Amino acid sequence: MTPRQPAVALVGPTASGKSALAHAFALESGGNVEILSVDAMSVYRGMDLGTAKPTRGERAEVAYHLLDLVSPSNEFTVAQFQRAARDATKELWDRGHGALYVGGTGLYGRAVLDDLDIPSRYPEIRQQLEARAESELPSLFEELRELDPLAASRLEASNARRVVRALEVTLGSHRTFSSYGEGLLTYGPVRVVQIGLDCDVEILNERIATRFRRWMDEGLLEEVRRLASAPGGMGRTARQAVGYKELLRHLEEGAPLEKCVDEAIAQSRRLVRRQRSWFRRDPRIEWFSDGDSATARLREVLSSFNGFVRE
RNA sequence: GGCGGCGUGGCCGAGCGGUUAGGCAGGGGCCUGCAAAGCCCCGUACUCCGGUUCGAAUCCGGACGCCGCCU
Repeated sequence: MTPRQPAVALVGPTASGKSALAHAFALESGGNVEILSVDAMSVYRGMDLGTAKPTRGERAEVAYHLLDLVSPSNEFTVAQFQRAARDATKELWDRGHGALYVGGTGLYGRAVLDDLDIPSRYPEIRQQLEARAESELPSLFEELRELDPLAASRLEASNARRVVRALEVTLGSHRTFSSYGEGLLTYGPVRVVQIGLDCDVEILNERIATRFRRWMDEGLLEEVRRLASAPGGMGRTARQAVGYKELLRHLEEGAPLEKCVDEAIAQSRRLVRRQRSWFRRDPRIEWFSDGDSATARLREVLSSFNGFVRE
């Protein structure tokens, strides 16, 4: 997807204020700009409060995409997200509208913005590899090093998931895993301008804590209970979501609620750290710490598309 | 006032003569089909002052500070 069409991305850690900014901007565009969420957990239907999804009211004001794609009982992956994002983008461009990607899931963002060539899946091979990974990870890594030294050099031998995947693809596709792309450490030319929004850690931590307590007041626990007891329950991926994971521990294992709430807040802080370290290394991101200048830059980028937005 | 106990890095917490305990928090890094996931790396701290000793966080004395109990 090489955008000769209006597109811009807004990235940054959770609670940095990207969503509110994006919503205000889209609203101001009078429907010209539509929002595409780049968030691994907002794709699950019913996971609303804890993923800070736009409300019904907000969704009536601005067109949102890539939310509520599947049931939480399903598993969802980058490749599916990439397809959905391509389709949604094309569809909105066809209508002459601009795409504003907003979210904090780094890998999902890169899959779409850099148009990564994501190798397919080979479940039979994978199953065997996973079984072996438990006891003989070192020899799996050795195997990878022989078959695809480049991929091996990009991974840490102790990372079972990544080693298994690289081997799965190499064995299954008869092509080295590394042949699918340069890896995530290299960055190509800017296809879509990425605007980063961040703020002071202390402020972020404070916001995370108050936001989570507010969600609890608004019924997050009920939401989790409902999802967990729904037909299919919550799948492997959905139940990893920060907040959901901790509340499930309370509901299913009887862990003290207050402890789970604290833990969820602490986990959010760790999430912020990882998000930062992910985004920080992409040299193409233009960072802003205040909403107004970020908005000004958004406007500027989109107006470069033949006066797509008027100043 | 007396008696007893304790005083370890941001927090928790082992060690009781000679290795960096460890956990949490925090920081840095890696990762193309679980990514809000997964993986790796990073801490010389023992309240203070004397003493014993080749060597003390560890033993002795004192000071200070906590916590108990007693009068």
